Amino acid sequence: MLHAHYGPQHWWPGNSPFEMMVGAILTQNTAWTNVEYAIKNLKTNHCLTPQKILNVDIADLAMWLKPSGYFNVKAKRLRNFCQWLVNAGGFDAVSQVETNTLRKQLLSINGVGPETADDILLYAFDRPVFVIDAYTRRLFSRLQLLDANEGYEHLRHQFEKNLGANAPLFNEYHALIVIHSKQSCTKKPCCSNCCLTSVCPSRSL
DNA sequence: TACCAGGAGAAAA
DNA sequence: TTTTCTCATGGT
Repeated sequence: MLHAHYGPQHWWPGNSPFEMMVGAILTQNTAWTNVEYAIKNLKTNHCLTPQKILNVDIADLAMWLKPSGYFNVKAKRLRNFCQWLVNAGGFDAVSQVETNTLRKQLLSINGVGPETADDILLYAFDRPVFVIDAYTRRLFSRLQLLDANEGYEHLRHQFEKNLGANAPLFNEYHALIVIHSKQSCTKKPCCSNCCLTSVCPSRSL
């Protein structure tokens, strides 16, 4: 239904796998529009590579990340991630690592939690891992298809079990949830159970 | 002016 | 082990 309404999204917003990974870290608890300003600053300062992020002064890095909020925290997290990527041999080497092993490695990085790790796995490494974010919880909770308080891993396994291991499908599915939620966020629920979608009997898109 | 937005880690209970 | 607190900017 969402695909028919919005069309294919071909996500994630980013021109390279590394830019996608940087975006996944910077978007933590932050609106994407603010992340775009920070990524633009990195590009303007020719700093959108792991090596340059590791070599630049941390104060400068934090200053460039300022628009994305939590800039001091995110500067450290981005550095931690880049250090891991370089130590692991770079993107091509990491691409060869089996999905579950790679997920564990990502989760071992200070500053990379389940959602950020799964964003990176799905969108940068094209792995069949479903991303459970605030939009997913909100939408499916309103549809009464899940309990928003359920643990991250439980929800992820539920989606993966029901959809099958299909990275392109997960990519499109999550992108549509996000694009729909962003467009719906300006709408007020029509009732206490409103899901803000056309499946809600009281609403039409 | 107040609230919200694609988390995660540390500290406290 | 679980809950609470902290990090922070830009848009509405």
